[in-house]
Amino acid sequence: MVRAPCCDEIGLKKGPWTLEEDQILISYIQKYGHANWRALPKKAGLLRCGKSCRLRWVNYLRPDIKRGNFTLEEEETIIKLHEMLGNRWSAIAAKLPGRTDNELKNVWHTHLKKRLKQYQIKPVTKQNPKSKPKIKCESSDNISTIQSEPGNSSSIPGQTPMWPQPSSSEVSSITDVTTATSDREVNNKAMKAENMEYSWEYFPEIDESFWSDALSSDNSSAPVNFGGVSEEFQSQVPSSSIDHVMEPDYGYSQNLDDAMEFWYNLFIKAGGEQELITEF
DNA sequence: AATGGGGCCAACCGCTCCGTG
DNA sequence: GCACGGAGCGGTTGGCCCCAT
Repeated sequence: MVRAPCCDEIGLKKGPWTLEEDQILISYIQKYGHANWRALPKKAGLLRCGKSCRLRWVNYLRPDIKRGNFTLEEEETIIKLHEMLGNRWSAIAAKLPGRTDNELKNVWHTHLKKRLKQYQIKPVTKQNPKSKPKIKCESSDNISTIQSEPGNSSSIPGQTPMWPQPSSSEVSSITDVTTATSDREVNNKAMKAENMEYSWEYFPEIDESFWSDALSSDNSSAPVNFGGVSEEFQSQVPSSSIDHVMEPDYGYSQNLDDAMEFWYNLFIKAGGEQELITEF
């Protein structure tokens, strides 16, 4: 069976919504809800496809939409969540009440990506000149060089690994596509295998515990930890590996730029860099 | 005043996911 | 287990606006 056309249906309108259309959509949804987007435009008397109506409602007309510029805290939250979740904008939007996935996507592409790029290019200025040279991780060549060192089981030669490396059987069970029972599982396993190939030591999935919860603090007199990593995480990082990137207390800076630079460098150094850097 | 370039954002497109029969 | 269709998601784009020249 051929899928029914959506916006290609003859007579359906495309492009910007008029005030009148908005009002029709709002009043219809207020009365009857939006259980069936496909049927909605016909019932409401709109010459739009259901998809277009849904998009208009979700991204613009919903009463709980927050308007106006993003606050610093919101931007930091977006960056933080993007580190954890990637381009899963709907999941990120779910953590930011009143903001839509579309809006987050836009602000990411127009502001935040550039800002992160700037931090990646910017040289580390707080480096201790007496410390070990900073590991370069800007290219996969450097990573493969480190990985290929015989007997090297740590992310930084001569240092204790931050996380235990999985056994070969564990790796195999995660990545062996021949054991997959569906296409989806094949894809998932292939993606995991690809990610492992890029990481120094199978960098574990980042969860909330990585980050400090100071972002949610409403004590304005206390030092604000913009995007700082949690103490739990910091305790896992050998102090020497922090020192030669930046002093640890920059994770608790009131200066947004310094704090961002701190955790971003730390995250890169810990092996979480590949996806971000190749994205730019 | 004209124009061209860049930023921004609403909306579209195409794909995947998921519920249902 | 499979096919189908609606909903949802992420990537992309068209067009408006602003600013510099």
